Amino acid sequence: MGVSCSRLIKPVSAGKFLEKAWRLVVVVVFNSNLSVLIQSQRGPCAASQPLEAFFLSGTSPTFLGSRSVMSFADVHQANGSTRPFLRSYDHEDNGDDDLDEYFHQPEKKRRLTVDQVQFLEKSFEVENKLEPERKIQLAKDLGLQPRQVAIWFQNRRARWKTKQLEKDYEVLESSYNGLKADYDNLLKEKERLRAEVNLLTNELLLKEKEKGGSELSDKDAFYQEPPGKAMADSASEGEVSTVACKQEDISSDRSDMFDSESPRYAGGVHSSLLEAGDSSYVFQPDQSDLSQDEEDNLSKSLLPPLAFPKLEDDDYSDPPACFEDHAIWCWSF
DNA sequence: TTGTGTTTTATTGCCTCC
DNA sequence: GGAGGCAATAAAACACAA
Repeated sequence: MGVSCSRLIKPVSAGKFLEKAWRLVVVVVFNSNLSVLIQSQRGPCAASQPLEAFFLSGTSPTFLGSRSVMSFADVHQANGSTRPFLRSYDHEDNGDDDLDEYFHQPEKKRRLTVDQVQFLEKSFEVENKLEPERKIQLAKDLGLQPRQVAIWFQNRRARWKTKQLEKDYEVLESSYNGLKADYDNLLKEKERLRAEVNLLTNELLLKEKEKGGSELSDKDAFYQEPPGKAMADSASEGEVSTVACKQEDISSDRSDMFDSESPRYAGGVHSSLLEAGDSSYVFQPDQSDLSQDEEDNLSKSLLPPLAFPKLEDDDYSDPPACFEDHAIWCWSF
């Protein structure tokens, strides 16, 4: 077992010459009454392996082949032959320079047999890291180079990691889908409740109108009016204290105040706008109800600017800073 | 048979640890 | 500094449809 078979064997893809060379090899093998042995040594996975696998010695520095290869070597020795088969073939008995060149090509990679892979898989299940002693032992048991065992474990860890990532992704994806479904349901519920509030608000307003608009109290009137106009009117009439009181109410319940669908303002603000879900008009004075002079007066009055920024749904929780200023200003009266 | 995509084996270069 | 692990990659082996 002196000569490294990995140095002797040339890749099959080398061309037609290889085919010729391998035909020679096969002929010699058959002539050596080993054909039956070879057939018996071929594992299920070795059917597609080149015949070179059967000529590898156990001392190959780069690749030792499958277990069957080792068995073959053992049997070969048991048959009384102490010389590696290929060595006697190409280097001593055959002086073909082409063959010599052929067998000095780098080793081709070969797949492990099913048995080898199963053995490695079981070992991997026990422990996916490889201690040096274990590596040596596995290599011995499988008839492989320790480096091959190490490489197999390394690649196996990489595959395991990839699979694990895929599993983690699936878990996260299903979790995300569940959360998204919950979120969508909550959105629908929110819309349903909002529509219900609108409906109830309209019914309430209708009932109040039926009672008679003249019977509306100042307070009701205030809530029926856009706050800007209500405050402007009140201010112009010298009812500052009332405004301040209303403003106190406003500031104490500002989350409701900023809800465009709040029952308080649904009747005072353009209902069409509310229905359209546009909350930007909530605190804007109803310009259509003001003459040009009134508008001028309004702009020149002591009232702060009433052009509140447009509010989005997400803004309901916190009032804009200008509103805070406005509330403070009201209290300063 | 051949082209193509996937899997497996092996290499290389970098990094970490002792 | 050497050993070992890992990511990226090459390349052979394999599977399979056309």
